[in-house]
Amino acid sequence: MDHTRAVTLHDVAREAGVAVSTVSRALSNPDRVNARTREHVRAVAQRLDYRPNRIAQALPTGSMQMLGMLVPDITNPHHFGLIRGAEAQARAAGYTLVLGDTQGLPGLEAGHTQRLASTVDGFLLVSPRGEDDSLHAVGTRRPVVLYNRELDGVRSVVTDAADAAGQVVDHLHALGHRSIAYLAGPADSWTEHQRHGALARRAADVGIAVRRIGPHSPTMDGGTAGVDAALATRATAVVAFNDLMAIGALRRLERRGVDVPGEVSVVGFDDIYGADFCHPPLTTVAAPVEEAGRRLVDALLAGPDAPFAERTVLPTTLLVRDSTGPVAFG
Amino acid sequence: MDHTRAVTLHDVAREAGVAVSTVSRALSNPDRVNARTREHVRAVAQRLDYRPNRIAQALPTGSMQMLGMLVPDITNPHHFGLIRGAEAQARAAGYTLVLGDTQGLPGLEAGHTQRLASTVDGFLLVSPRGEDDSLHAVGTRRPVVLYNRELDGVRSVVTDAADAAGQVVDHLHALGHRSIAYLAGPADSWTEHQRHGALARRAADVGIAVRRIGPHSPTMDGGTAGVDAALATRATAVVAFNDLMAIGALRRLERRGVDVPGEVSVVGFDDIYGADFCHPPLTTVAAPVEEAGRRLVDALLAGPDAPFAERTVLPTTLLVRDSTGPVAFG
DNA sequence: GTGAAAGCGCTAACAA
DNA sequence: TTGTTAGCGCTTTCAC
Repeated sequence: MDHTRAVTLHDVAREAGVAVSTVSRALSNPDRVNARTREHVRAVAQRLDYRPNRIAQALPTGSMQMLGMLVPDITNPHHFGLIRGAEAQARAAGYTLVLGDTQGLPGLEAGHTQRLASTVDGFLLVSPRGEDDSLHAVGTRRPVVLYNRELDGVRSVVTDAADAAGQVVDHLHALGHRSIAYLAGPADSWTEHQRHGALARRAADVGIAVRRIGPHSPTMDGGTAGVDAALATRATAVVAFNDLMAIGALRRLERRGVDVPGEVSVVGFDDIYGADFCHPPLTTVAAPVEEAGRRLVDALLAGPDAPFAERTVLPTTLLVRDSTGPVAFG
Repeated sequence: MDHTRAVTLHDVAREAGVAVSTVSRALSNPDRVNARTREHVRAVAQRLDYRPNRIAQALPTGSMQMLGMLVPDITNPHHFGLIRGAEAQARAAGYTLVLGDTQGLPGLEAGHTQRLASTVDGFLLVSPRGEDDSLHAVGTRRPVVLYNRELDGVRSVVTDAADAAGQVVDHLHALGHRSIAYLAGPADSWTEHQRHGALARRAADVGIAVRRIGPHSPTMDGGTAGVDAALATRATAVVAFNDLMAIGALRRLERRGVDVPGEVSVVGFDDIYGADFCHPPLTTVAAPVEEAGRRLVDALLAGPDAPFAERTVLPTTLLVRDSTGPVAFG
């Protein structure tokens, strides 16, 4: 495998007997060059198997045609749809998506943005944990859009947390539940505050007591760790910050021999892969994540002056499966 | 958000009263410059909040310090560990991982490699579906390593398919099974051939009949689609190409009211996220995927002349869970 | 130890 | 319509 020197614009120009600028134009501004020369140049380029050097292209233009997408946890299935949607939309627009895993750490998040700032044309920040200031700072270097986080002066796409929490509370209320244990996610998560806040408000409205357990890591382990305390509150329903935690809780309950939904109901958020085949299948709130991914890219590529809503709120849908049922008479 | 002009090396040089080359050295070849000037330059750079332009750095050096990782399906949990491991190792070596989803399509795979060839320093190709020739072609442009595919002259890391299949057959044989239905994955997948071939050979050795069903897509839907035909063969055990298919099969069987493992046993490959909490928990073969990811990066970064095994074979482990049991008397 | 200058491969004014 | 040329921001010889 000898990685032979690549064919450059100069090679093509020499071979075709024209100037480099003509080759450049023939290839990227087809209409600004005579049809005959254009075809000739293209034929030569083809014959020589010329491929533009993207780095060299990027230096004058200042754009590598890349978008940086930073997610807190690339192994959280919730982000699949988001990534898929964003990747598809980005590619359709001629951009390559560079993915970064921040592990939910503001430090890593900042590290990524710093390293990528001069490389990518913009950032898609998924549930970023950084301080408002540091997000604003990123915004001064490159365009930024946020997913599930809102910040003045920065475009964002969020799923309707208030409505989602409302649907969950109403569903549980209708089943007779009057006490909920909430398995909290990371304390520095904007979504965590939204979900918990909305849940607590709606619960108060309908006369349901909410006990907050946590915070815990937004993973299966986090759910496993928190559910025992949830049970100890004698709540009849457990609402988890996300599906990963809910599934972790479900597993723990099964091992402890607690019947779901006979003894306790469990609800999650996100409708991730696995929520439909865990045991029992999980009642959860789904959001149109692929569309969210696409919208993020649209918002980023729209340009600062384009008329574009600073905030996009996407609707959510409660999916009732087998992990919730009527409250047992105690 | 006005994306103000970035501070360049020239700005620092002017401000520090030295030449740009001195600044460049002070920052990247610290020992080739006087300690006093070095500190002075660094202080100025710091004060001006100078950040090197990676694109400009890359043009002379020819390296963006990026690695391209192409996976057939970014939503297949099997790839998580691989990605995690590779990302960690790459970052440790100062590289950024660029992820691409090929959707298992040779065309998209080729598209990605072409577009990225001049940007990345090398490729990690996960279960690539392209022809041998096109993979070799990529190899002439950039260093390449393969995961779960072997090719002469190209470094690869593979999980031990023959051993994995052997363990599965032995396990089923010990439980009394004498007929297996194999739910095949994509026909153009190297791993598919390895797994099926090894399964068939070992089965023949111990007197088990294998019927091949498929090919099907390596997804839950693929498993769902194939399992009815598998059942029709009256086999007592179903072995799927991967866990995704096995879980899809499990769901279909549950809906049809077929008892697992009472009436039929089910086995998968990979031990993906979800294999432990599906219903019933899936017996499967696990491989050290994070390590595989790390080794891929090591192999890629080792350089063409470094003494490095062309092929690395990683061991696998059978995880017996509840989806397999003794054969029922018919 | 430091500076001047020649690229890296391409784009885009500007001239012709 | 085409060619000439000056960068883009940095690295890296080569002199001094």
